[in-house]
Amino acid sequence: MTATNTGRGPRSRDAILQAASDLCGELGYAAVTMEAIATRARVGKPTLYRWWPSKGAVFLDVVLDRIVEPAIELPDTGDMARDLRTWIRGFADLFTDPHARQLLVGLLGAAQTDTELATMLREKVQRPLQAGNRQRIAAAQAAGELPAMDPVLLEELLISPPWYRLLVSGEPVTREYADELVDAVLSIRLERPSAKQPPR
Amino acid sequence: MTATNTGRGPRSRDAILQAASDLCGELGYAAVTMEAIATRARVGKPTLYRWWPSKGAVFLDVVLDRIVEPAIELPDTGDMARDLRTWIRGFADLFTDPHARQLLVGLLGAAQTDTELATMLREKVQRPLQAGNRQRIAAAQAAGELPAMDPVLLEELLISPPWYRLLVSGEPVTREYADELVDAVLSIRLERPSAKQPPR
DNA sequence: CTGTCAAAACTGAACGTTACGTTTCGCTAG
DNA sequence: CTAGCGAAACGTAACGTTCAGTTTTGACAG
Repeated sequence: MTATNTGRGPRSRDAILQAASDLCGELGYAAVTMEAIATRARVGKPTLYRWWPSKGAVFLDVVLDRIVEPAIELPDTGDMARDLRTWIRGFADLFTDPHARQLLVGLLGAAQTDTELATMLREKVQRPLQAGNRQRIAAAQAAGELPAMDPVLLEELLISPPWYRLLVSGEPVTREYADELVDAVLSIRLERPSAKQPPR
Repeated sequence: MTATNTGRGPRSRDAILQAASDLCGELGYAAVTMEAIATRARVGKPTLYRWWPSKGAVFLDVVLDRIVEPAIELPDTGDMARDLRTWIRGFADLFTDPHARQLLVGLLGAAQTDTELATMLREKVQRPLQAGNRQRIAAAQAAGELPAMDPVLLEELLISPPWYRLLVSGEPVTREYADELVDAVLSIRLERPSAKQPPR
């Protein structure tokens, strides 16, 4: 709603995103201010606020431009198990890189207390990927390549442990961990598909 | 390091935590200020800063006192599968309650840009629970009640999807979802324990 | 193709506001 | 009489906005 830069961006969009990204690397997400971004990018503060409603919105675009687009799509080589492994390894790599980590953690943290930002994040990052992934998963399930279960849950079983480590436990997310995780999830054999039995 | 209130708390500790909790319910985490907490609790600001270094630290104690202690321990009835179901259902209930949700999301969000707070959170919440849980899980695995795999990963497979929904996707965490999740994880049958094959 | 000009967008500085975290003051309870 | 506390006041920092004055852009006349 508020200033989605759907039209064209500001003249020096790149300089601004670059400044924000650099400052985040130098000072950490929390210490970056809108003033500092404007100064570094040699841009007036009003220009900044004209196109982005908040610091978080700026960093959302930083992440979209430099992180998500190149690195987070589920590949498609025909071998689903392998694709999933590659995909989760991508997250591991991303969550291990200090700069990307700073950006993602700061952004997600901000989104926890900024509804506007959370919405934009889900619409621009989550949603676009989700739909395709679930379809792919469902297709692979139909072909017997993946455990027969709710595709949403299957996706979450793969993707949430890395996020949990990033945002909650702080444990490192290595490639070995990624592989171990994918192996475990691919080993699910539900006796009755979508079993639901109450605990008592 | 900075003012861990390890000694005894301030005289009106309860009034302060109550004020913080109430304000969070009324205004949302982000809108609560240290000033407001002090005023509401009829306490001087210096007193607040004497015992807690930041808003996040206050809310950490709120969560510890009113959320974690009562509600997050893995029960022990002898039936591990059932205990796990109860445990994850507990998280579902917690993440569904609007007040608890506000508190947890705000606190975790703040922890993403406050190292001090993140450390305290892990030491006071994560660590105490973790050790016991992993031991229980390992024992149950030895008894053949749970899939034979890294207990750390097994715990994460159960606990991270709810956290993911809370902090990343925003999807609701229902009891049905909790059950579905536990069923899926308990259905893991690793052909070769800890299989690792590179994707190419 | 080029010179001119109006409109749009930009920079930089300044402003009021808000919350921070600290300091000071005076009361009050022990 | 003194130690500790609540209340108020203070300096600092960043917010988000407003206001000039300047630069850039693109269209059109020559």
